[in-house]
Amino acid sequence: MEKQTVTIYDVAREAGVSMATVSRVVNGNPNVKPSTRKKVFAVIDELNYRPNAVARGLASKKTTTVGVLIPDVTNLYYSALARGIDDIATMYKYNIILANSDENEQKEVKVLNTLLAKQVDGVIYMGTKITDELRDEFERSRTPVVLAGTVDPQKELASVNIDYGKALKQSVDLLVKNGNKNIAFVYKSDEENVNDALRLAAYREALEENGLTYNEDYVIQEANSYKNGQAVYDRLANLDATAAVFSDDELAVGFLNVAINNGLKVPEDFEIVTSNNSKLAKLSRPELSTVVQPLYDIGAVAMRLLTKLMNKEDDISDKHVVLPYHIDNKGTTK
Amino acid sequence: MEKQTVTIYDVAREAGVSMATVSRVVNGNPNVKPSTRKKVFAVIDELNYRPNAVARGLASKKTTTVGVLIPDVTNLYYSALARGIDDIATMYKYNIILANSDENEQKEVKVLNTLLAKQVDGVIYMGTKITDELRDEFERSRTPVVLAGTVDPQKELASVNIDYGKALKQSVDLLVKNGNKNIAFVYKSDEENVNDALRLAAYREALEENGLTYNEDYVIQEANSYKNGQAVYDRLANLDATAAVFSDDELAVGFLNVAINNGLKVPEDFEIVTSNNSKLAKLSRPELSTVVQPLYDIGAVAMRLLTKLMNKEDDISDKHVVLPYHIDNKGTTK
DNA sequence: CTGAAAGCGCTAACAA
DNA sequence: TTGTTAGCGCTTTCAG
Repeated sequence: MEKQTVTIYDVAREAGVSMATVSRVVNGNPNVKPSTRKKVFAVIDELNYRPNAVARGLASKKTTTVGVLIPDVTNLYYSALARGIDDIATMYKYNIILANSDENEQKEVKVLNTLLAKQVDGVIYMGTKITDELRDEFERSRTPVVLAGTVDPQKELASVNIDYGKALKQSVDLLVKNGNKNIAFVYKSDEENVNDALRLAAYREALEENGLTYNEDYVIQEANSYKNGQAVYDRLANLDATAAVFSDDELAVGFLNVAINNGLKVPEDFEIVTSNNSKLAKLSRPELSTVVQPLYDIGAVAMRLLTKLMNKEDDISDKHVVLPYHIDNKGTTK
Repeated sequence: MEKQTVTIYDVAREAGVSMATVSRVVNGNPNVKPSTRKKVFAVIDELNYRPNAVARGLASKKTTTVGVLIPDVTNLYYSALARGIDDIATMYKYNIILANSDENEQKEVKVLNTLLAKQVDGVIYMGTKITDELRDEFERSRTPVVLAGTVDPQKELASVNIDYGKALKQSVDLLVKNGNKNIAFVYKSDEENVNDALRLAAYREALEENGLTYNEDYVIQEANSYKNGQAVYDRLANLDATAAVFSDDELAVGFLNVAINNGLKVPEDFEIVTSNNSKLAKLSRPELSTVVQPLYDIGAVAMRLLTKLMNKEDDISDKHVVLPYHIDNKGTTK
């Protein structure tokens, strides 16, 4: 025999009250006489009643779930954000539908559409670039959106970030202060990455402010994979660079390991600053000097901001949150 | 003006057909005349109609979403599984609600209940131990469940794993073959971890089969954190151990780094084998010798198995999948 | 091949 | 404080 699902109606009948009253009890509505509330709870317990969130969602037009677009959960940068998002979501009684997008535009649009079809109350986007198509979808659906760890150049969408450009500039400044003249900038080969575009611009600016000339040979793009450390090393070995700033920790560790294998002394012969302070930065030997981003907080604040948007709170001071960071001078800088 | 949502009814009216027909078209039911199908699609396009999955879920009692319980997304072991899960889920048109449990029993039960309230079609559980309370919930809800990377000692619940005990035994065998007599076993301090219990038993057995005596001083429990590498080192330094098997990569890297800082030569003076082959194993220097688990596949196969269960397919050959593994003799073994 | 109609389980006015 | 009654938007028999 198929197990019969217990509905609000069963509880009402059994408790001798109306559905509405049961609904009130379940939803914590104070307008219920304590004695009937007690009785209802007893029946709920007895029947093992569990409210059907789908039915509730249809009736109330709220699902208490938010969609989260993430490039890749196995990426330590994004998983740290995701953790912050989920914790705050849980705190506010939301669940998250997590979907990997691989930074693929087609996939992002497709996933967003199924999230919207599922009537999520809000969306958190992590990625490299908001395409126009995505932006259009965001606008058409009246669903609140917050970007986490992702900059919107058009300043339209709510977002939580650090000042990536400024952080990179300071990284370069540090390397210049340490006496380096030839400083490379290494980033993922994804040309559409807005954060990296900001970093690249800042890199150039920082060089010029320090009286150094920008040379595009020193700008290196590689696929974001540990393996590519070798490729980066080969490129750098042909230059007379003495330092490099990496936008990606995994790439930085990959390079570091290869460099050391090749007898390069870090930081004596070569200095490195990386940008994300993911777990990897701590695990490498020597420990990577890095921009310390508040990764968990970026996610957490983004989710908090989203709750405000979903609640239509109007005291939202700023939709473009910029969190603080600092540079940690560890083992790969003098 | 609040944007009006377009419903199936609007499409029906506009296309001059009934809701039922629109529903058939949307769901790919073949019993629709091509010409009317075409017309309906045209209207859908024109009106920008998007089926409401919540309503659909209520009517059909299927949500095409599965719940995923994960201890912590930022843990590379679990995030690798999660990635496999999501990819296969996407392939079969499911979405995943991901919830971090921190291996906390209370939280697991609570989360499971909200997942069930949301009418997920299935659940994937990752964790350290199925408590009785959790098992009861699984049974009462008639929702299919698959354990990923988690052993059910009672062999009731469907699961996907490797043979953790056998892998550990082989690790010990390798270390013995390399001449080590005093081999430690280091694992997370969580006493409830079933996988580690299997490993511990196998550790003991392996020693005995190799004619070595088991000594509990060589069994070390530490919280699973990179920082604890120092604590592990201090404990091991007081023993005359020449090798250790770690159940956790992060702990292994932590120890390795501390050991090297203290002038220990690895693998000459001390050999290490770790168990998960997470990204970390590749990034450490020297590279960790490790049991190579097919992490992504464990997740992927678990999700595939779950789809079969949700479909009530009865040709499920085995609910307890055991995937192959091998040991990779890298830089921390001779 | 198509339509009518009865729910799915719950919320939210509106009355009382 | 409680009950009545419409829906929410869709699927799914059952007829035809």
